[in-house]
Amino acid sequence: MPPTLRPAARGRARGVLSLEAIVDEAMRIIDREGIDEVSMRRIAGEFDTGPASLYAHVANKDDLLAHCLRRVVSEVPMPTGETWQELVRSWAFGTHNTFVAHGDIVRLTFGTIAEGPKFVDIMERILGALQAAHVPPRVATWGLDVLSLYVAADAYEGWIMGRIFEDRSGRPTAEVGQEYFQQFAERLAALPAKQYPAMTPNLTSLMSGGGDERFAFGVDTFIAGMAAQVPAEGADRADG
Amino acid sequence: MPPTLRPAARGRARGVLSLEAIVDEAMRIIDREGIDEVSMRRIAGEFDTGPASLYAHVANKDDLLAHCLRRVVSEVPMPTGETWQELVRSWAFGTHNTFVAHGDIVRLTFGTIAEGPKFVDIMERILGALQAAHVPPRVATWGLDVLSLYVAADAYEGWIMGRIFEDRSGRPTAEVGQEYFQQFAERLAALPAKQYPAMTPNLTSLMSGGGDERFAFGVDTFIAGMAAQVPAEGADRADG
DNA sequence: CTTAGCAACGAACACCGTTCGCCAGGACTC
DNA sequence: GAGTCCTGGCGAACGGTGTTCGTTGCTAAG
Repeated sequence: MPPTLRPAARGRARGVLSLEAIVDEAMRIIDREGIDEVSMRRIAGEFDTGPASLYAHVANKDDLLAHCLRRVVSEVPMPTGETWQELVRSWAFGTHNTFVAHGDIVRLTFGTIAEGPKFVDIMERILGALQAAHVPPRVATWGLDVLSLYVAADAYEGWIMGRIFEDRSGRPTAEVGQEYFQQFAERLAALPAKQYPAMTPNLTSLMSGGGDERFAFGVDTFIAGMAAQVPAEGADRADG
Repeated sequence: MPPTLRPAARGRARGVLSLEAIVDEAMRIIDREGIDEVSMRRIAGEFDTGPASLYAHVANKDDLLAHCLRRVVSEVPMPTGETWQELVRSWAFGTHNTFVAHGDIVRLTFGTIAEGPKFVDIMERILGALQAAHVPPRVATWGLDVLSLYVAADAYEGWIMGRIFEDRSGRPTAEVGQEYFQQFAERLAALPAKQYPAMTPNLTSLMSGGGDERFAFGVDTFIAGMAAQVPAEGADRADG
């Protein structure tokens, strides 16, 4: 039997093929390089086989990525806090942190309705607090929907920015980022101050702050906007 | 000369090759089918030639798409309104409408810092109004940044949703969308009301409203949050 | 012992973005 | 007028992609 090697000894240098192992490998690539670097051939290569072998465990690439997304979503921690504001804030940060830790997988959340038992539990917890604080149901549900969209957008943008910065060979990411923005600042500073009286004095604040600070600002501002739509205490119902 | 056809008569059935014509064709595909359907071969095919011909006018595919994005960004209208709130709202809607009209090109805005003379003019207009209304510079600049991220995220999500719905063969998009969400509503309604006392009564508002309504809610809520950070009139400076 | 089912997988299909090298024609120089 | 350079056009090819087909070999059930 010269052509066929001993079957049991062939391949699988790095473990046996299974759905979990495939998702593991895909997550490893996503975490370090992003979704676009995931290919069926590359994953299969890690198991010393061809891409066709994966299709016994996964319907197609989208299905594989959906499995990855489900795993990440299940990692989002239960938020903590006393007030509904703290709870919503904690949830936004927890979700943000979870996605930021997993490359650009967050981009798969666009157009996806979150599910899973753990997610439902988290929603129950937050909606309960909002309801108890007399936040109108529409403000509560739509507010969480909007906020989740913002969280995803910021996490995605952050990943793209980070990739641009680290491409500039070596150097600390924050430093390269600062330099990157400086280019835009200079181009804006070159504008005639007479023609742009409002723009130029705002340049410093326009460029100030890191990504995390700006994200916190967005979350807090939106929560403040929700709070502004809560009817004044004791004024909503005359009888009670 | 049997193999070589008359050079002048060959090809170009649909116009002569130029940067503008290539971008036109790419935009046509993006508007109707989305970025992923744009390929160098397909565009070249519309001009009865091969993909290599495009590289005389465009550095690569990313460059081509960047040209498309620039064109769309330049279509964003100057916002109108009396108060800064109206102005910001008008800008958010104008930007949203513009991107929604051009497929999923909005996804290219993530990680991109907007530029162009027209964009700077718009920023000048809005920042001027915010400054005149004593909105703190940080709230003004970061607020617009956050809002633009939300606008992009909502436009992108809307495109993905629309594509899912229209895939369901014929039928009006809105109807299919309602049915799509109904599936989730039913799954949530099946939860034990005892274990999820906050979730179940919120189901109707969770599922209510169309995309435009929810987008308007998000914008208005965020503007309210910005307004909450404006110091009370006459209280910011004792001397003045 | 036979047979059914299934994971494994080599080969191929139809694409993709990009590069190479050649060609034709216009413009400019001598 | 002849020669040279430049540039847009473009056929062919390279190395990649996701997916499918048809076959193999193993294992468990009958």
